[in-house]
Amino acid sequence: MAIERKNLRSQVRDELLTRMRTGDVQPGEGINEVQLAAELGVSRTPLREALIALESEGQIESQNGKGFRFVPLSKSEFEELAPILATLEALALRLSPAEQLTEIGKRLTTLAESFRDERVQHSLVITKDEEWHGIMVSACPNRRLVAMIEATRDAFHRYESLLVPNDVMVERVAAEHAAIARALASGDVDAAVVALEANWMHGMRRILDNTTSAYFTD
Amino acid sequence: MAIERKNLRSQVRDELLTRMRTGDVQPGEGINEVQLAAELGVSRTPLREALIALESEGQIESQNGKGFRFVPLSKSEFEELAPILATLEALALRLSPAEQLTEIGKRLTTLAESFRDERVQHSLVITKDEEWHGIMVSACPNRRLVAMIEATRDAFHRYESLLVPNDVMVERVAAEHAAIARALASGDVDAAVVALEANWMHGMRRILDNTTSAYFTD
DNA sequence: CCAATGTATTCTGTATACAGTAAGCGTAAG
DNA sequence: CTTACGCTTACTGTATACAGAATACATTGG
Repeated sequence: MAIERKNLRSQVRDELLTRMRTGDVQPGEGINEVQLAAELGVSRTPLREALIALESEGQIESQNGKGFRFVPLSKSEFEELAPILATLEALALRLSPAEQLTEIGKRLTTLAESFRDERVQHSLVITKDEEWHGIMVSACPNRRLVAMIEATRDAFHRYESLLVPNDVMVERVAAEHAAIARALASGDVDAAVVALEANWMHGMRRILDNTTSAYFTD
Repeated sequence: MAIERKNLRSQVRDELLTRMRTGDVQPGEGINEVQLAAELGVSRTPLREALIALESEGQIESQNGKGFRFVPLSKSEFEELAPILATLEALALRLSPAEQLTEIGKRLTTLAESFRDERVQHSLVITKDEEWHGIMVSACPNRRLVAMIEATRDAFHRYESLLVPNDVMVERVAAEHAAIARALASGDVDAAVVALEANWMHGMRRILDNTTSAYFTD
C-alpha cells in the first residue's frame, strides 16, 4: 500500500474537526493559538493554516485583532444547512447518469441494512454516514458540486454528532437511507429526491425538537 | 465614517482574485511564493494564508510538496459552476419572503436598465453584476446560503471576465437581468427561477460556443 | 467611591530562519 | 547513445522571532 503523505495543516484540520464533533471544545470558545499548538505538538504556523482553511469552510470564525473562535452552535444555522444540503444532493442525483444510479442504489441498500446490525460507537456513525453519502453522489460527474456537498455535510455533522444520542442517530440514519436507496435502485430518481429532501428536513426538525438547547446560543 | 481595518491576508486574497480576473496570471501557472510575496510587498506568511483560503474556496489548488498553482481554466469546470449557481440562487429566491421580493424586483429593474446606458469598463461590469446579484439574494434569510453563493459566483466570474469581451457581456447581463427582475417585480417567483436557471445555462453555453479555447486545458 | 487614563501583559499578525524534499542537470556506466 | 544514479539548487513546509494591538489592571484625579 502507498504510504500516506500528509502535511501538518491537513492533519491539524482533521483533528480540530473531530474535536468539534466529539464536543471536546466548547462551541463559541475562543482559541488560544500558542496553547492549542502546544497541545497538538505543532507550531503556530500549521495550526493557523488549518484554522484559516476551516474559516473559509464556515466552521470557524475570526475577528481581526481577536483571533479565531469555534463558531457557536446556533439553531438557525443548523436550520439553514438542511435545505442547502437537500438541494445540493438532489442536484447531484439529477446530474448523475441514470444507469449508474440504479447500480448505486443496490449497493446503498445493503450498506444501509448493515447500519442497523452493527453496534457502532459514536464517532463511527458519522464516518459510516459520510461513506454512504459519498457513494450516493459518486456517480455525479460534477466534481465541484461534490466537493461543496462534502464541505457542507461536514458542518451539518458537527451539529448532528453533538446533538443526537448515538442509538437514535443509528436508527434514523438507517431508516432514511433505506428509503432513498430503494428509490434509486428502482430507477425512480424523482422519488429519491423527494425522500432525500424530506429526510434532511425531517431529520433536522426532529433533532431540534428533541434537543434541550443547552448547546445553543439562540 | 469608520476606518477600515483589514489584515494583510485578506488584502492579498483580494489582490490575487483581481489578478486572476484581469488575466494577469496564467491559468494553470505555478506559484513561486517568495517571488510573489516580494512582488506584493509582503512576507510569505500572509501570502500563504491567502492561498490557503483561496484553496478551500476552490480557486487555487495545491499538491503536497509542490506548492500552489492557479487552477487551469477548464471548460468542464465552467460547465459545472453554472448549474450549481442556478440551483443555489433559485433556492435563495424560494427562501426569501415574497413581499420583499416584489420590492427587490423593482429596484433590480431600474438597476438593470442602467447597465445598458453606462459605458462601463471591463472590471466594472463584474462589480456591477455582483452588486445586482447581491441585491437579488439580499432578502434571503439563509446567510450560510448567501455566503456560498458569493464564493461560487466569484469562481464563475473569473471565467466570465477572462472569456467574454466587455461589450458582449454588458449586453448579456442587461438582458438577463431585466427578465429576471420583471418576473420578481410581478411576484412570480417560479418564473424568476426559470429565467434564472435558463440564463445561467444559456449564458455559460453561449460563452463557451463563442470562445476559441486558447485559455482552456480541456 | 467612581471614573478615567496610563501601564503592563498577553496574544495575534507578520516577518524571518531553518530543514527537508522535489526537480533539474551532469556524469558515469552499460 | 541511452539510462541510471548522484549531486546541486531551489522551493515548500514548519518553526521561531518580533512588533503591534487588545485587554486587564492599577493608579490617580474628581
